[in-house]
Amino acid sequence: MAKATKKPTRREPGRSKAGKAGKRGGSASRAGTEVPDGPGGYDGDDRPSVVLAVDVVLFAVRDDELVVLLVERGREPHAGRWALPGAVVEPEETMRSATRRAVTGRTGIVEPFTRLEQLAVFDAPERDPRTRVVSATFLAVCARAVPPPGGALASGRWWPVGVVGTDDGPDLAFDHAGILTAAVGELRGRLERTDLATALVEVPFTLGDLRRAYEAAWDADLEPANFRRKVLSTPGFVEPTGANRAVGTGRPAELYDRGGDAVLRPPMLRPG
Amino acid sequence: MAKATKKPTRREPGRSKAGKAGKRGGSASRAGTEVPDGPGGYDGDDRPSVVLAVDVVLFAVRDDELVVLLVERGREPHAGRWALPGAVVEPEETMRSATRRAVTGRTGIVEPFTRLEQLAVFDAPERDPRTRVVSATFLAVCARAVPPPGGALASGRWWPVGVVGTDDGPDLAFDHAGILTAAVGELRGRLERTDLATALVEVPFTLGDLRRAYEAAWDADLEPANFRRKVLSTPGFVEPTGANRAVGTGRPAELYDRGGDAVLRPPMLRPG
DNA sequence: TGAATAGTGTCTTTCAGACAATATGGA
DNA sequence: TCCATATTGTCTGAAAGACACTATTCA
Repeated sequence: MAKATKKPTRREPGRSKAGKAGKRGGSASRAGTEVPDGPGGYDGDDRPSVVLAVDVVLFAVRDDELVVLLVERGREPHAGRWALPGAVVEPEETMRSATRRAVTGRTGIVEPFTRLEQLAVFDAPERDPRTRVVSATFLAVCARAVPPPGGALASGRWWPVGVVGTDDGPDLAFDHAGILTAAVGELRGRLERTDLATALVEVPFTLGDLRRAYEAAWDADLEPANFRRKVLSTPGFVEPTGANRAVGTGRPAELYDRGGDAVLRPPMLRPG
Repeated sequence: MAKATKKPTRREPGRSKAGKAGKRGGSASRAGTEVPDGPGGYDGDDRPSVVLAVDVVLFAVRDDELVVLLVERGREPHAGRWALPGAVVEPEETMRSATRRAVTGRTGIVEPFTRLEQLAVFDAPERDPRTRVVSATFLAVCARAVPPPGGALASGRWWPVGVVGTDDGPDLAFDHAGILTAAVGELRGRLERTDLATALVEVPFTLGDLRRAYEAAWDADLEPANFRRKVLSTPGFVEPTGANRAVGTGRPAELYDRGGDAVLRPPMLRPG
């Protein structure tokens, strides 16, 4: 907070003119060392540069297993293989809108996810054999793997994450195996340090429900007593409802709602 | 690993035909509930959908202060304001290539950063008043704030992060204030759990150098003894060289190189 | 009553925070 | 010698891991 000068007003003489020269001269006019300005260096040419798509990695827990929603491809390339739900981002819409369309259009699920977070952008030039497609990927989580993506629109299916890459698992299209691997890693990491897990369970939930969601996603066992201590000592993680729920045998468990937007500091460490 | 069925081969009868109908009929043919397939749902129309740009948030430490590289805009909109270095992603290049061009083209720095990581995508429709520009942002780090982005191409400047948003700081163009805020938060978080800090110092470095980088980025004081213990107990964080360096007064310090790709588990917690 | 699950208490271990003590150079 | 920085050692407190114990329900 010391050596900042007061609002410089230098205007790089002679450069704004050079920047305009050659505009709308085609793709070559934008490349090279001349860096255009604007958000992301946009220089006023309104011709789009690439196809931007979104791919959604939608996770859920079903039967104490982490599952991911995939759709079977009906067309080449990679016909018969399984892909992440995706959609092209139209010029007028947001990426978020495109993600909703990608999932709902395939499965008919009205409320497709309880949480949606950015993951990473995949831009390898040859990832689609037809043309350049850059994919912004999203990590999504929903509390119910049912209703399964069935009905008339059914081309989607929940796959256990554990079988992907094995003989019992789906063949993934394009670079989606890499995207899924990255997504699983990010999911596991964000469970360590955020309250993302509350989006994996239906409200109201018990601490046992929440713990089993962690165990499914991490493929590890957690000590119920220590888990409880960590969750309840984190402000804003869960909100007690005061009610109880008895399910089958055993002592009825206290019920909780999702808290605010909690950050776990220090994080809940994954065993191993 | 249990209930996976063996390689289903269902082919969604009747849908591949519907999917082809109306193709190349313009933007409307891609929107709606019909979800195209391919990476990101690309449907074979080779017309780009948006302008994709990259913006680079390049950090360094100078005089024990965290600084960020900004460039002054010479043209409307936002002429005279400061912006992150950015560039449009051309159809044939990767985002990484575009980031290098964005920084080098403005400053002439040959090796502009020692590390480049994805940050987030900003896609608010009105973020650029001229047209739809979607920006993939990158968190970059370099070990030397010098050579300053000077010389004939100078339109860039290192600004202390602490003065941004104050009367002594720059006016930021577009939504770059929000991007910078997100970048600072991510930088601070990644310093907690990765070895990113080693990219902020020149090799070889002392543990004092590394600690001062943390202190600048976190705007906090760290206990040298505890810092040393944490760094040296993390496999792959730093690599001893065996050499020493005497600088000014005080006992000469041991010199280290950057280690592999370390993960801090549990993380080094930021004070406060 | 016994099985099953929820919740409490407590001992131990690990690790970070604080800080004293020692090491080693330059002024 | 004095000062500044690096490095080592040690004490303490917070929090996680392990696990025994109690609580409450249903079969």
